[in-house]
Amino acid sequence: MPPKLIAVVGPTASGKTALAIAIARAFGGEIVSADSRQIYRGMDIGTAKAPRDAGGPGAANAGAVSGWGVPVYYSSGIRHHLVDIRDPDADYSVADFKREADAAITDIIRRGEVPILAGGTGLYVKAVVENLDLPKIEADPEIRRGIEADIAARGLAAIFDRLVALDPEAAYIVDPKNPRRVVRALEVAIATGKPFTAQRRTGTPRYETLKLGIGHPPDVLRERINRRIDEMISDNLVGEVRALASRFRAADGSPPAAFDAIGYREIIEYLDGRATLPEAVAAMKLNTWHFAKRQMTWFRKDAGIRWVADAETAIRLTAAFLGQSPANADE
RNA sequence: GCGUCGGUGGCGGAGUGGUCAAUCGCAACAGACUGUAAAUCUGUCGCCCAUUGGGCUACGCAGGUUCGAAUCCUGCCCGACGCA
Repeated sequence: MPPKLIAVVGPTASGKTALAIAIARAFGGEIVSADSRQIYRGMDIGTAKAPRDAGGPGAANAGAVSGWGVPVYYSSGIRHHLVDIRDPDADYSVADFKREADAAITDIIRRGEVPILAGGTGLYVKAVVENLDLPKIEADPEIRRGIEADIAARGLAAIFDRLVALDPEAAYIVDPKNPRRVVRALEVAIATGKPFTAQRRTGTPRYETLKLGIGHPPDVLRERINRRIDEMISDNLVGEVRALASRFRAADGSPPAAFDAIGYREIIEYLDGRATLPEAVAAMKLNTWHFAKRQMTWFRKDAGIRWVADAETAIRLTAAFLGQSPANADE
């Protein structure tokens, strides 16, 4: 019988962190963040690491250190894994995430706690919950540069044809118009000498998972998003971005990939004088809304998600799933 | 008051006699997603039926020229700028 895992998903600003903390308190759990940007140290305000509805900024205590000298992230008294684990100039990928998340979950279970995977990065959640067997080849900058140069010279369609020649099945698996996907598929095919499509498989799930989704009516979600962004600004997101940008910009002035995140992009525009602050804030709100809709598209297709509107329902479902009644969570 | 330029689909903005329901961008709506995923990419987008396709109403308003007008002419209304 596989160990049990709780997953809390939903669009940004829906209240995932707060709900995950409530569940962690009620059942003795620890949170594994499935958020592609909260992994980065220093990107705190813009990624809402400690949102106000979960205790607010300052509730986080990133200073604690475990017995092995590894920094441990606590927020609202609950341990969070996979937060603050890289500097913003580090590369990171689903494969890294899956490996580290599985390790964290295993560790939590071994200590008798309930693992709660919480986050809005759909692919990350899927990788863990469905135990995706990702192609083993990591990004190869050399190969990638070559392919990208080819695309620039001969056009994406020609490069897609090249991919299909090596991997016929890719013709209907890989999006021919998405350069990033074509590059990766071709990269894998070239590096391994084997078709990309033969190397992406779904494994047997390692956990029995209860997937909880937080649903809000669109206008409510939009309001939550706008409010959160206003709070980010009053919490001095601009100062955070300014400090990070001066520290992590490459020699050519370009920001690292981690800054390709909502809030950081727009504030950098502002700091560079390409937008006013009100324009940057408006762009943040709109871009976050677009992002939330993309997340909804992702999660909607997952029929296994139990959508809940409030914490009580989530706690009740979790209790039934774990066969364990909740501790008195309202202290 | 005179003059100039301009009024195009939710917005911005092309088009300047036919191939225009009208390039494109934004917004909106839907979707994809296996090592960049807060990333990247796709589709729809006047109205009504339909599978290709067809019908209707449209480019400030009213009239006119023309086989045919968003595109030309006249008048009117509105806006910006210039001169008074």
